[in-house]
Amino acid sequence: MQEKNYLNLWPEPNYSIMKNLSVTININSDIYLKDPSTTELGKKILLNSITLIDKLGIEDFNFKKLAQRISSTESSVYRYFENKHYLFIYLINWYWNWTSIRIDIALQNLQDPDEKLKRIIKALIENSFINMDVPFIDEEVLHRIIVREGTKAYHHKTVDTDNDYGFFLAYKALCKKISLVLLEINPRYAYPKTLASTLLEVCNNNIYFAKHLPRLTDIKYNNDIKAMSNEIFDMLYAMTKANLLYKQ
Amino acid sequence: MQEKNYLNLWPEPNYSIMKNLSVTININSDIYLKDPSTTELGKKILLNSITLIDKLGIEDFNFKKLAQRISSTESSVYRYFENKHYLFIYLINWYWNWTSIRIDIALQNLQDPDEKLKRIIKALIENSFINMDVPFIDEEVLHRIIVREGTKAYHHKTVDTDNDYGFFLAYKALCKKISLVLLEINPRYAYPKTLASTLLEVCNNNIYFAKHLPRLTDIKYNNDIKAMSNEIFDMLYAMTKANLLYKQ
DNA sequence: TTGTAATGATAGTAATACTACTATTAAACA
DNA sequence: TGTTTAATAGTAGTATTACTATCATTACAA
Repeated sequence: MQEKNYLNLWPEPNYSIMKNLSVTININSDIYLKDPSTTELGKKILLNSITLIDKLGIEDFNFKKLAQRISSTESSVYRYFENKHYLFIYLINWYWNWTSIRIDIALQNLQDPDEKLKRIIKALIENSFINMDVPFIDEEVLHRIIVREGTKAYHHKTVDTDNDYGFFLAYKALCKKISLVLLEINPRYAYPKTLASTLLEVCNNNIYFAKHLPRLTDIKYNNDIKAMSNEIFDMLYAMTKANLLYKQ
Repeated sequence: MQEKNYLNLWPEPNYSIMKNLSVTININSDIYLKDPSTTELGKKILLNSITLIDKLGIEDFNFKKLAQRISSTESSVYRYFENKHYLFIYLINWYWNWTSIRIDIALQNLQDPDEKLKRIIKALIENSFINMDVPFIDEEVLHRIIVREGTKAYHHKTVDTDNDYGFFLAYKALCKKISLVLLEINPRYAYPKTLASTLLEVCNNNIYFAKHLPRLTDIKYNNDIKAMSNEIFDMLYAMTKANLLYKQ
């Protein structure tokens, strides 16, 4: 049985870097018709689509219900996004961009690749680990959506055209960033990209499984998020190191 | 760089066991209204829903299009399945059940757990490795659907009620089966369930990524399925063994 | 011969996913 | 101050989806 190693792992990150931080999260302009982050209605659309998708799931979410909730009209919402798939893609991209920036902050002035890996994993699990308050996005609720339905962004028939439009650049960039840290730990590792994407997916999957399909994971669901995070951290860290350092 | 080890790995499995094999794949009767495997129309529904979902994706697939394709009517299709979600769940369950049975066959009379693991991975990657011709299911096309959209079966808002109905029992049973083999290799391994579910997901993900999102995987897409299978096999085997044998 | 299971045919409804066009307001600019 | 323009609201309408209901037809089984 592998021993727990999360205790005292986390020197508080240097929050001062982010005190007056106003990072703008840049979203591929092909995704929207009108930039929602620039207007009042646009921000209401983002904020309320998140809470409504969280409540209904994307299948049952639609622009009519959204418009009703924000006391606007369908046609107004359609001025921002061609349809709900594009809105969903926007939210996904926002999330992965945001995660990427949080990782950048968490890794600042760090040399030790192993410490970098630890902080990356921590950032993937916990929203509170380096947070930046963006007024028109509820990161915690968005995270729940990503965990539950994020992979649907690319698991469909039109993935190739979406990919041509650059809709997955944020995810791929994040994956690249992680894989470079993995290669710092072992430059001769054969599967850095697969391990990076696996890390991202296994992280979300096991959070989801712990709550909904517990027989698919060894993580025990716990209302105390902190305790569950520690468990998931240990698992992901062990998994990553095992792959990187394994000699046949 | 890890060396390739797939050469001469595969003693031909004992196909004689399956020569006159008539395995019936049992599907939870809560999934359908009328058992489609018992009637002509039912079999047409299964066969053609697979090819049509493959062609359109589940989003654009519907019962009207299916009915047209089989020269039947919507109302007739609705007599078998409450809606397309249930039909999809049926196909998913069929697939995981079928995979489970193929693994059972592949592991017959085997003692060596390492050899068992190899055959499991092989069975997950390749449909042709132990095939059983079921006349009303095109396993290869179904496999493509599972790779592309399989995880959508449980990534939605109503996962808990679906789970209560037992819609994921086949997947969980398969996961359990694999995790027991993993524990044979290392009885003290801490995360057998997570590793089993990860194996299943990473396998499908990397087949999918190789074709559609190559920057998320180290597997090179290859029209020669055999060559790609070998690459994926090596990767999954290395990944599994690394996790099972890693000492902190 | 009668009953019943399986399917087909037709019709209808509520919701979804849009598109189009017009009206109103408010700020910006000349 | 008057005029433009951007942003939004309001209304209406269409095609498709996702069903439900009812009745007719066939076919085989008791």
